[in-house]
Amino acid sequence: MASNSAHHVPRQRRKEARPQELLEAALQLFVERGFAAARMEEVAARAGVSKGTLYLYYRSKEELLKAVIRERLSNEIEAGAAEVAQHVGSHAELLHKLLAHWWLRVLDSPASGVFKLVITEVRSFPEIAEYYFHEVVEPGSKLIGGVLRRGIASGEFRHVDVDAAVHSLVLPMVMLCVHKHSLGACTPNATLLDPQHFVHGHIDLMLNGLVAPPPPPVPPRKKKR
Amino acid sequence: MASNSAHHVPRQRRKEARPQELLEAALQLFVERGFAAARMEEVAARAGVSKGTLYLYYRSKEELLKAVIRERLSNEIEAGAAEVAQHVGSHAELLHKLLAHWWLRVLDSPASGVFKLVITEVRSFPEIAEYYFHEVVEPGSKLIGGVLRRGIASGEFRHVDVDAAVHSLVLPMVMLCVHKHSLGACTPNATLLDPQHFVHGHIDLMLNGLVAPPPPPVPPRKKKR
Amino acid sequence: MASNSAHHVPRQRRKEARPQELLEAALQLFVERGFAAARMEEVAARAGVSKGTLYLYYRSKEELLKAVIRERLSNEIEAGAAEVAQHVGSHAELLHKLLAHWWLRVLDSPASGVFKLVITEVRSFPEIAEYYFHEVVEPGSKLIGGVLRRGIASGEFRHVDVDAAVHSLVLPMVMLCVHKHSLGACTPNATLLDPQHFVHGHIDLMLNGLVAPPPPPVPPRKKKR
Amino acid sequence: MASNSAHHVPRQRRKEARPQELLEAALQLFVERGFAAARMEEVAARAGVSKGTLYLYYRSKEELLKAVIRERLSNEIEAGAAEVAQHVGSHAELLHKLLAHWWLRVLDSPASGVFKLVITEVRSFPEIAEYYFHEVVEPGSKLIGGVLRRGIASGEFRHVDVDAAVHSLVLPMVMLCVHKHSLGACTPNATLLDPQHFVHGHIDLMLNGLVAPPPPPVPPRKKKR
DNA sequence: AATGAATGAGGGTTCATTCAT
DNA sequence: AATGAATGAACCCTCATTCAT
Repeated sequence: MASNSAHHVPRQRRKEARPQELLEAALQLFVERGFAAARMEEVAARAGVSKGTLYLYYRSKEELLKAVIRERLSNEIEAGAAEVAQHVGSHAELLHKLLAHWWLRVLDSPASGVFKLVITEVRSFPEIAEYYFHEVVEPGSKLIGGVLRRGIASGEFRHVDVDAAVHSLVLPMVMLCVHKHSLGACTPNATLLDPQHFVHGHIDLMLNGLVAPPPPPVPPRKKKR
Repeated sequence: MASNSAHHVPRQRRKEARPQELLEAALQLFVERGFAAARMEEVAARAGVSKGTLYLYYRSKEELLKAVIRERLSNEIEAGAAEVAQHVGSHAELLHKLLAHWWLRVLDSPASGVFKLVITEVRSFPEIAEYYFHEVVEPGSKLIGGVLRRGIASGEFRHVDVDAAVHSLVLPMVMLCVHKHSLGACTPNATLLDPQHFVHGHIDLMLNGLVAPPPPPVPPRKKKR
Repeated sequence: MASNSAHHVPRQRRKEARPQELLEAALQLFVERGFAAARMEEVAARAGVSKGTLYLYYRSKEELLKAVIRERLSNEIEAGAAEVAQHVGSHAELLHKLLAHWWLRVLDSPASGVFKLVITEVRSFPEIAEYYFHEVVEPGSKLIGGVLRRGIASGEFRHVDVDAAVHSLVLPMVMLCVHKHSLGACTPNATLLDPQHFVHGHIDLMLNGLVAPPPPPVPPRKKKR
Repeated sequence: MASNSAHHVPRQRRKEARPQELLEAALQLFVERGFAAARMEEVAARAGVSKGTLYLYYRSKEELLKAVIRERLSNEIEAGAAEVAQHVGSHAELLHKLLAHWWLRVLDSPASGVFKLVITEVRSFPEIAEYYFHEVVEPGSKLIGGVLRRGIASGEFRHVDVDAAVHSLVLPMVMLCVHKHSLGACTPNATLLDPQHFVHGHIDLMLNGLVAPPPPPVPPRKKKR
């Protein structure tokens, strides 16, 4: 009755860092529970603030969702484009770099969750569909597609179907991100093989294919790998 | 209030078919809106029954979810195993068959939605994780992995990393299913290229790789990596 | 813990009588506390139902408010018009009847609260303003104004300003209704004199003010403005 | 978010004027939206100060309400009493003066809003009821009642029921104030006739009703205005 | 004195679930 | 078996109030 004045957490911090912490907490929770099932109060708690504070920064749960997605994706996308721009070396090396650098970094970062989040929630929020398509899917496809096309033109790659190849390359990476936050987060044995390991196998396969080369005609002894 | 009359089943169906219709409606809605955001009343409406009737067949929303998943997956899995058992021909042909037959059929059927549903909801329902892992992931991996291993043993395939290759082959197919029910259902231009088309490109790439074969030289020169 | 199954109020009644009971309860509470301060849960409790039930009949608090107002007023208005239509007798008697019958009945009924409610809430709900003006103010003014005009034409009343006289007649009655539910409901000594008593004094005063002086007998001399 | 810049007080006002400005803003808003629906933050904004500042002057929203009412009423009441005290002339002229001077001035001033405010909020705040009754209703009634009684005693007025007549005189004026801030503020055509105009009609009607007929003399025919 | 970020209780609304018919 | 009215816990959001600066 007269006792609840003792444990007041002393009103904290300043305004600058808040949005980042809130977005961080929201991303975590939205990915874990799904947007609809996540409770604003828990987002707040996880960010160490009270429910009301959340609404000081984002007008509604939906606005928070959009902010979470936008914020995380825009950064990563720029980084990817930069990686391509700065590259010197063969096109095969560039593909390797994109998958093994950029995607593995994304996979390790909270941004990986955004892929699951977008996939999970787009149908309820058309704006997100539009944003994601224009800011992520299209630029990303052009980036990888361009590398492939130039590789084909230079004779480094076969005359494969570029659009299909882009997806063969990229979809598993997206799926890895999604998996990490769904099945992969549930049961330890459900862990797909080590991502690092997979990515290298994937690149190898993509670059060289499954089919064994025809046995070198004359005598040669050596075999590969 | 509710929605389009397309879902209204006008006449009384045979009692036996009820559960199927309920599961059908539930799958649709769970995939469209997400489990948490889907309303039991709308499931019922879409199946042409009243809210109370739903509870005559399923004790709770969660039970309905589990039934939806179980029911759809068990069928497809058996079909896949059968396809492998009956196969005669090269291992490359078998892979082709699995991807182009089985997966494309799944993609066209409501079962494709189950993949999205599982990915979306596992974290909230550990039982689903367990079920899905033991009944789908493991058998599926073994199936494809077995084909690859036998192809390698017979000299038809290179000595690739089998686990990685399984994922390179299969993850894009899963992703295709997921995409169909997320971004792909939102904006028409967001349609990934035609699945049929992609699958063939994907198989081609997987079997043969990107890298151009060395120009058939005069003195046979060894290849690669 | 294991004990809360005993006191379940057995799910009550049918659908027909509900709306009336809900409107009754809502009117009471809205008038007592004001719309904003009234809690839906208390409206429900006062009607003997649960909070959720309220929303089975009215989509929102605001809809409930509008229904309350509309429902109560439309009845009374028709009754008033009927009273005028059926009247036989002098215009003075008709005015007397309207004030002493119709208004005193309104004052005794829950409809009196609606006047306070409208006055209190119109500014927040423009639709109510429109409804009230067109359905109550305008017809009411026409009704009384018509009586006055006919009385003037027949020589029963002086040539007063009709619009002003309508308000002199009616505004105190409205104010009586309002008062009953504000100051009058607070402190017993704040009771304006007995309404019955007041109305007769008011009519006396008004009629003496209205009634044309008997035509000056002998040398008929015209008087007056 | 907030609103029209018209309310922004650009420069720092003299500290002494603060309370007045706060009360002014609070009155406006309480009358417009109702006490419960008015937000402290908007009161502050309209007064050109921050939310916290409000609490430097008034301990709570309720205190602010009481201050608003008290402050506005006490002034006007003294003015009314003074008007009576200084009067010379007939009792009819005094009544005319009270209605056409004092009430019309109140109607034009922000004090008119206080009547609506009191009516709207008394039931939630019994203290206001008490204050209003003792400081406004009672003295006001005595004032007007006294005039009437003296007029009757002097033979200027008929032997009407004094209490009833007080209300016939005054209630429409109160209602005019209330109306100005409810329906009258909503739709322009809802404007009761021009107050100036009405008041004169009202006085005419009341005085004709009040004034004693000339003693039926032997020959003289004339009637009084 | 003044500010405005932070708090958290409170209330409108939704919806899974129950149960009388 | 089927219905749909009724329930009430849960959750989003608002806003009076506080307090560190």
